[in-house]
Amino acid sequence: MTYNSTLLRLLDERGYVHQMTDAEGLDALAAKQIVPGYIGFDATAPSLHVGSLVQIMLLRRLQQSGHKPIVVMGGGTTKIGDPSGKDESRQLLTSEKIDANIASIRTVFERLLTFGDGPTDAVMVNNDDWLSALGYVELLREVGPHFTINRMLSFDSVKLRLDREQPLTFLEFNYMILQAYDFRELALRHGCRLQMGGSDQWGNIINGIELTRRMESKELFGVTTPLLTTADGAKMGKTAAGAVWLNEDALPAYDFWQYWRNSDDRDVGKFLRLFTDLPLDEIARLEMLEGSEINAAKIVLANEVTRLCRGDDAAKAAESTASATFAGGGLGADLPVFVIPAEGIGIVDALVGIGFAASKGEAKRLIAGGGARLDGVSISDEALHISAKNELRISSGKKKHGILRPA
RNA sequence: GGACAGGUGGCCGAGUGGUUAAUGGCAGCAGACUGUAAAUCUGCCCGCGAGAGCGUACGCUGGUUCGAAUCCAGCCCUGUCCA
Repeated sequence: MTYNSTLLRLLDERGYVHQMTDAEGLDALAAKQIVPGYIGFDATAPSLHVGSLVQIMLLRRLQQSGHKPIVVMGGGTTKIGDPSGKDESRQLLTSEKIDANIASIRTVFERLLTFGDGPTDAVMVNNDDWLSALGYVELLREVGPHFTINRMLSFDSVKLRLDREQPLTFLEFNYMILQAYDFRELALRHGCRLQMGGSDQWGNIINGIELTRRMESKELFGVTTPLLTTADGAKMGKTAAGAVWLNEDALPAYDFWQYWRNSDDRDVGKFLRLFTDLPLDEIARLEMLEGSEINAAKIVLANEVTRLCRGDDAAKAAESTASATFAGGGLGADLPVFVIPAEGIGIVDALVGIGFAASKGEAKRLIAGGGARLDGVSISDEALHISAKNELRISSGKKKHGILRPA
C-alpha cells in the first residue's frame, strides 16, 4: 500500500508499523492536518532502556513529519502497574519516587524531541494529573458501562496470568480501563488523535479508541510497532550487566556504544532504519556489506545512536576509545578506571574492583578459565600481585577492558 | 471461614530422612574458532578462604532425629473449589 502522508510513508519504509487500526483514515488525516499523537511510558525506573527506544524514535518520526508528539508519563498508571508481560505483580512506588523518575527520564526525551509551545512542539504530560482526580464512583459510572468483564477477561495480559495460576489483583485488572481513559482524556485536552505503542499495547489502544468513540463520538487511530527482538530471539535491551539504559548516569556512553557495536549482523539494517536518521539509500548501502566489512556499518550504527541519545561528544569519545582499545591494543580514555593503591593490589581484587567480577570467587574462576588478561597477556596465577608505575590494561575476555591506574 | 493443591538457587523445574551446595533446562560468564557478529564445541556458574575447610541456602518460626529441602506443629503467602 502506498501512502499519501509523509508520516505513514516514513513509518512504513523504516519498519515501525506492525498493526494499524484504519490506515486509510489515518493517512488522509495526516495528509491534511497536524496530528497530535501519544505514546505512554512507564515511570517505574529513573531511566528508560533500549526496549523503549523504538517508541521514542516513533515520536521523533512523528515530529519529523510535521506532527505533534505527546509524551505521556504513566505517573498515575505506574501507581497501578501494567500486568502485561510481567509474570508477577509489580512493586508499588511512592509518588515522590515516581516524580523523580519522570524528571530523570525527561532528559532523554529532550535530546530526541523538540519541546515547546508551538503547534508541532512536543509536550510531556503526566496521566496522574487526571487519573488521581478521578472519583471511584464517577469512574465506574462514566467508564464502567463501556467495558464488559467478558471482554476484559479475554485480554492476553489477563488470560496469561489466569492460565498460569498466577495472581492478578483487582488493582492491576483495572489498568486497561485507566489506559483507555487516558486516550479519551488526551483527545479532549490536547486534541490527540493517535496512540502508538508496542504490539503488546494493541488491546489497550483499541480500548481507548472504542471508549472515546462511545463516550465522545470521536474517531481516533492506533498504530503498534513490531515486537523487537534481536536476531537470536532475545528481547532488546538486556545484556549481562543488565538493562541497556538510555540515561548517561545509568549506563556510561562507552558501554552504550558497545551495545550497538556488538549488534548481530542480521540486525544492522533494521536498527539503522529504526534508530538513526540516516537516509534510506545510505542504510541500504551499509546493509549490503558482507563478512567483516559489516563491522563498518556497526560502527556507524553505534555512532549514530549514541549521538542521538547521548550527544555528539559522547559518541566521538566512545568511538575513539573503542578504536584505541580494539584496533590499537592500547588504552582508550573512556574505559573504566580502577586506581591501584600505593602498596599494590592482588589481581583478584583488581578484577572485582573494576567491576569485571561480582565476587572474589568469580574473579578466580575467570582466571582459572583463562579469561583474565593484563596488557593482553592471559593471567594464570590468581595470587599475582600488581604494583605498576604505568597504566595497565586489564581485560575480562576479549570485549571488556579497563584501566588500572597507579595512585 | 472451610476443603484441596502449592511456595526450591536469576528464571523454569527435579528431588520427598543420610557423599544434596541440591539432577536437568534456559539465561549468563570464559576458552577454542572468528570479524568486538552468528552458529558450534569445551569449561565455569552461592559467599569467604592460597588450601584443607568454613559460612550461608530450599516461604517463616519452632520441634522430632546422630542427621531434614525432605517428617511434625504453628504461622505467612499463592492458586482452585465451597461458604
